Amino acid sequence: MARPRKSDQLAAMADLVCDDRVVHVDAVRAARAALPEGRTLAGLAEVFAALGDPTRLKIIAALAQNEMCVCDLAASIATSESAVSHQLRGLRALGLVRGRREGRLVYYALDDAHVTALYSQALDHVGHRTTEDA
Amino acid sequence: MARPRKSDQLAAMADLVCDDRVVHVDAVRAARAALPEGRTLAGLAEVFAALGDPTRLKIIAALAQNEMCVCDLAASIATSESAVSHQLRGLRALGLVRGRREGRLVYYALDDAHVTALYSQALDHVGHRTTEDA
DNA sequence: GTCATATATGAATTACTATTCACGTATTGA
DNA sequence: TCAATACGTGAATAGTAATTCATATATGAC
Repeated sequence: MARPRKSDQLAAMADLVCDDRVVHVDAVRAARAALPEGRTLAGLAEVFAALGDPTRLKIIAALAQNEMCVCDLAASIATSESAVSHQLRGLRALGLVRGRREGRLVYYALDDAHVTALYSQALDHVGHRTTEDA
Repeated sequence: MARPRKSDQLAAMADLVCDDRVVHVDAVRAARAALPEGRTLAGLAEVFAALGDPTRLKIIAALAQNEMCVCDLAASIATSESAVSHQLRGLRALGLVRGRREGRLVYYALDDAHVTALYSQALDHVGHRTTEDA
């Protein structure tokens, strides 16, 4: 398991922890250099994961049209208000959505321009594929 | 539970199944009209979910630099080859990645330009936030 | 053919996550 | 103050999903 094969070439790289069975040293070095920092990567994954759920994606799609209160949002996407509220909490925590209270209603809106951009860009491309292979 | 409040105004809409407690009828109608079709929405969510996992995100980031064999990929992102192989299967199934065998090695590469675009766009924006509030 | 390497895969375990249900809080109006 | 409405939230359940371990397959060296 602690077999030193090409680790001599990698010895100079302090950040290359896993020297196990590397075939192309330069490719590995380049890949590791291109990996985003921990926090950045985690943030990226969180945003993508937030968009990676149908319910949340519907919420985003709905809010891309109008700001909406929770009960209308729930009706729009055919989901319980409780489930919507739970998801809104997550989206709020990520800064993707913001809520504004007006009397008894709380109006939610997208709070992040680049999420809209990501969404419409993805929609564009997936739209192509769906149209093509339908 | 079967309270008819504004359902008279909604009666004409065959696609509005959930007529439960709707406050803003027009907003709900617009939101529902903007919701992508089932397959499209599922496809969108799948792609986003694929990018929503740190391990897969690292794979994408690495492959955005070079095509790589599995063991180098595993070394690059400090994950077991088995785990990488499992994830590659999913990415392959989604058409995000393609593999090319050369002898004993299988070189993987990104197979979807728009995933690269999504990734770099998100990286761009998350990079901003990380730089700002560091 | 045998052996070693590189990758794939199945099963099991573990962890996470989305929804539901029940209840709590906040605001409005009588 | 009391009732009703809109939303938030904690606990529990159920479904999913990521990793590990063991093993299978495939290619090349000998």
